[in-house]
Amino acid sequence: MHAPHTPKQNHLLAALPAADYERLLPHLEQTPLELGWALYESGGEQGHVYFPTTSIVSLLCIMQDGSSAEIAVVGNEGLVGIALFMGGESTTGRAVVQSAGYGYRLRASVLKTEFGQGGALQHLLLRYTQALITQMAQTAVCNRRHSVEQQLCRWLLLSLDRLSSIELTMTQELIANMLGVRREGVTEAAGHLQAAGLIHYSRGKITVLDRPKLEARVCECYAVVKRESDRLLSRET
Amino acid sequence: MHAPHTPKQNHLLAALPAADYERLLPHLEQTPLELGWALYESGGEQGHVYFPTTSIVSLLCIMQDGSSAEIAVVGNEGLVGIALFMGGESTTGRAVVQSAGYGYRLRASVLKTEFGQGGALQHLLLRYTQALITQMAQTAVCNRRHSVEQQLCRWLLLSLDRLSSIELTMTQELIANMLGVRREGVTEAAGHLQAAGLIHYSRGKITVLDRPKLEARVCECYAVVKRESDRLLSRET
DNA sequence: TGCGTTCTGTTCGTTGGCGTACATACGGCG
DNA sequence: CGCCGTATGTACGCCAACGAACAGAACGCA
Repeated sequence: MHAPHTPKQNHLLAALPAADYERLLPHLEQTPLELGWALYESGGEQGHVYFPTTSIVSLLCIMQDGSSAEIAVVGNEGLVGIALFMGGESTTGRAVVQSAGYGYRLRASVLKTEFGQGGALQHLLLRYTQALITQMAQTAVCNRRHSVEQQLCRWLLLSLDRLSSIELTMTQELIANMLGVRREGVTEAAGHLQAAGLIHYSRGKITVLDRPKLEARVCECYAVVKRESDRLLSRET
Repeated sequence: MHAPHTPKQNHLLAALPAADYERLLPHLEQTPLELGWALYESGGEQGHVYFPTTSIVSLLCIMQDGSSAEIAVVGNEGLVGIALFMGGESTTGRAVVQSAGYGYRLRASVLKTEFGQGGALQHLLLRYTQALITQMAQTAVCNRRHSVEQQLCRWLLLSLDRLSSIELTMTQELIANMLGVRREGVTEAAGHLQAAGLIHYSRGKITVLDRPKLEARVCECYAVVKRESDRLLSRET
């Protein structure tokens, strides 16, 4: 993994008009995001927002008994910390780095000021937030309706879309935590996929061998999220 | 059920500074919201936003096979149609009247103009949106982790909070649709609650007899949603 | 009063995922 | 090379929820 060269590897930053981008640039601070780091803790104050470039961050919901489930996943298409500009300051839940890499961060005060101007940045962030909402909604139904195997497919594809690689570094144990299922359930589902030649994995490295077949096996949830995300974020401004 | 007398029965409208409220008032149009009405269809254009006063609206996610699950519930504390000001114009999913009553509606263009001014209305709507996000996130975990009975308790309490009554008009069949479970599952869970003296129901009328005990039985999800909702919407502006 | 519809209650076999427990296998490190 | 920790595989019983099918019960209307 090599450091990114430019904030523009983040789609949101790339979509900003030149003027807005220039204004932000001096405040963008490249940061490594290491596996397992919690960018936000439940209820904690958030000093920065993060724009991932080569990393993936999971938004988790933590229960009293310590169990958790992933609500949404954020990569180079988005940003972590929407609560800052939504006005809540903090969120219930936690943001954890799921795949190590880099990102840029921005001080809360800078973001809020810029957001308050109501220009392109505001529109962009609100559209992104709506895409995130769609993802959360679909996660909720998927949790209720679909098998572990289908959810695993969805999760793999969503993660893949956010990296430029076909390989993920992720143990079954961690995937199980994200999906909120047992590790054994993931082992079994992953076993099926490997037997069918869709993926290969060993000790925390998962390689996707046949993405089309994976897409054939996934539940509709993946397509819904992707379509809506494309729709909302492809437009200008 | 009697018609509401004022838009101020909706908490969002009530929280607006006088000046903003006055500006909106001429455009607020009282509407009856009848049971089963779909305020929005999946992907459809949305001409209005709705501020419920004495009604409850469910946001549903519909699957290809026709099955559905509730993502969130909106009553007099909120508004239906956030996609309008978030910039997406449409949402995946459907908004259905779950409990008949009244509300006020506002033309999309008026709302967008006012929202674009960046004043109190904008802040308020964004904070509400964040509360909604919390509700959706919690619904996702609840779907994964909790029993039908716990979810039923949550659903009853959320609905109750949005009405001034202790009685709901709602068949078990409809509740099952909302929760995305079997009707029999609801029958069984409701049977328990009735046997324990927490509720009474017959043919589509549910009366809550012992709310404290209901709160003792519900999963943490209810409290999380309520706390966050109070936190975000109690503040001024 | 009787009939049909809608709502609720019950049953039975099936199953996906859970919790537990333990077995293997890989890879790094001394 | 051999050891140890982490990752993965497998097996067992259990239970909540499912799907389907049907029985009763309450209400509404003629």
